[in-house]
Amino acid sequence: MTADKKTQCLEDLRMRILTQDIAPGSDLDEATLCERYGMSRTPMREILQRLGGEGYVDLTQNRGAKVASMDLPVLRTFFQTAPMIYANVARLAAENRKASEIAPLKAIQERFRAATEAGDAAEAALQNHRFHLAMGEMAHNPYLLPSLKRMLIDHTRLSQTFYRPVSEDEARRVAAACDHHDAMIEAIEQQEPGVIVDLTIAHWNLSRDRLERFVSPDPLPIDVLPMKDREDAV
Amino acid sequence: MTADKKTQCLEDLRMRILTQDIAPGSDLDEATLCERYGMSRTPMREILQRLGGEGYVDLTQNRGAKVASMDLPVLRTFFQTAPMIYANVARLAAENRKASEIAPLKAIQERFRAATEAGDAAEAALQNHRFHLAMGEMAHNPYLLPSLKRMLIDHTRLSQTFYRPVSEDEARRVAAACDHHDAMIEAIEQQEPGVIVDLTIAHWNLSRDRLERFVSPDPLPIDVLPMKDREDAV
DNA sequence: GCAATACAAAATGTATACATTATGTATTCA
DNA sequence: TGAATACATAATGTATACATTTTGTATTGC
Repeated sequence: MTADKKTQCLEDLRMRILTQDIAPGSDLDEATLCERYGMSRTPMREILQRLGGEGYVDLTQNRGAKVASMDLPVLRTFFQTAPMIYANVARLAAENRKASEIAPLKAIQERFRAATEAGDAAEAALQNHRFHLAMGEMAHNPYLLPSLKRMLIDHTRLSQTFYRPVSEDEARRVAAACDHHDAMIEAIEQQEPGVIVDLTIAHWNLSRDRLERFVSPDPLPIDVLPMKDREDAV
Repeated sequence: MTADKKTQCLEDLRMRILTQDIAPGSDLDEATLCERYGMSRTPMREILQRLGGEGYVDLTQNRGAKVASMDLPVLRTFFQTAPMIYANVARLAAENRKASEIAPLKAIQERFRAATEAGDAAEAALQNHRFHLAMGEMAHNPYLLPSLKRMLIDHTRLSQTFYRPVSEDEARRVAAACDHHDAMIEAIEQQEPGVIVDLTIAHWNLSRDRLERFVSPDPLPIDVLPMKDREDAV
């Protein structure tokens, strides 16, 4: 078992949760995951423990892990809190960024733009996630970063629909969001905190009502019926 | 191994780190901890993993755990970030608190006051920690809570000196801080967000320069000299 | 005498067997 | 028939042996 393999598994699980490939509220079975990723329970449990600490999954004593749910009351606080965190992180990023961090951010943005233009919603949401995470790290503030990361989990899961535009207006919004990123990079590079705060607020307002529209309770689990009945049905 | 025993160990390690009983930067040896707490390596590693996620310790691949250090550049961002987080959490606590949460908060405050009046610095710092943590939970905002927790770790470690007043003026500050808590409870109970934000800012300003005064780099490790030389010295 | 390499010891990471806890099913008794 | 209890099964939690990585030390070659 290489350490790289473990990191890869962690990264893959994060990705699958962020794209809702694994739905909010889903139970995660240790044995199944072990088999899928070809490792024993000990390192897999470490991974789940870590995902728990990061807010991707909820852990309960003797009850295993389940993907963090997105219920309405919590999402209300999401919309309340996001602008404050995002704006402050953005300002700090402009103030504290290092010159060497600009190029990687631009690379992410390129992949993001490509994904939006290709209409790959999951990939666009993921690259957007990475973009804002990179900005968060450029703020060099270990106290704010945990909250930013927590917000981005739900933000990315919600934004799947945002990157799947079904009207001219929605497509324009995605294009505008992409342009925002370019302007943000410029503001960070030039270290203009005022500019990037305004940009961040505009960026947030652009997607806000689109995200709110698709807020909905967790889907019911597929296996809600007892096995017997399902077999009868088939 | 009861689950309670594990929780107890986790709680104890948190406490010892917060009171600087285990100094910032210290290496934590798995085997030693296992022996001390009477458990095997598997659950102990889970505990360390969790402490890592919470920011109490830093974990490095194949290099074990060490207590999170408090270096100057990071503490600069601490003083920059704390007022914003504290004020917002306090406001949300006043808005979202449940009636049943008031009594536990008062109970913590009683223990806090007793500790300050008894001159028990470590206990006072711990109860202050618990007070602000309880307020954080009353905000019912899972996105802000991680940052608050992260801040409180360093705040509590720094505040050890604050609760060990060496002058009349310093003693007055501790008493004032204690009174602030009572006023905060009142504002939360009456759900007055404006009042508690002002109180929180005042509370912060009261301790701010006292904390800043004692910011210093991690102490050098005791065993910095090779063993041979130390034996010669004895 | 110094540097570099090889080796040994200690610590971390992983796999697996065993223990405990939860859950679903069947059986028994009212 | 229905509720309650006992039991079987599955899943989580723990201990321990083994593998791998790191690190300190000693030896060898220059």
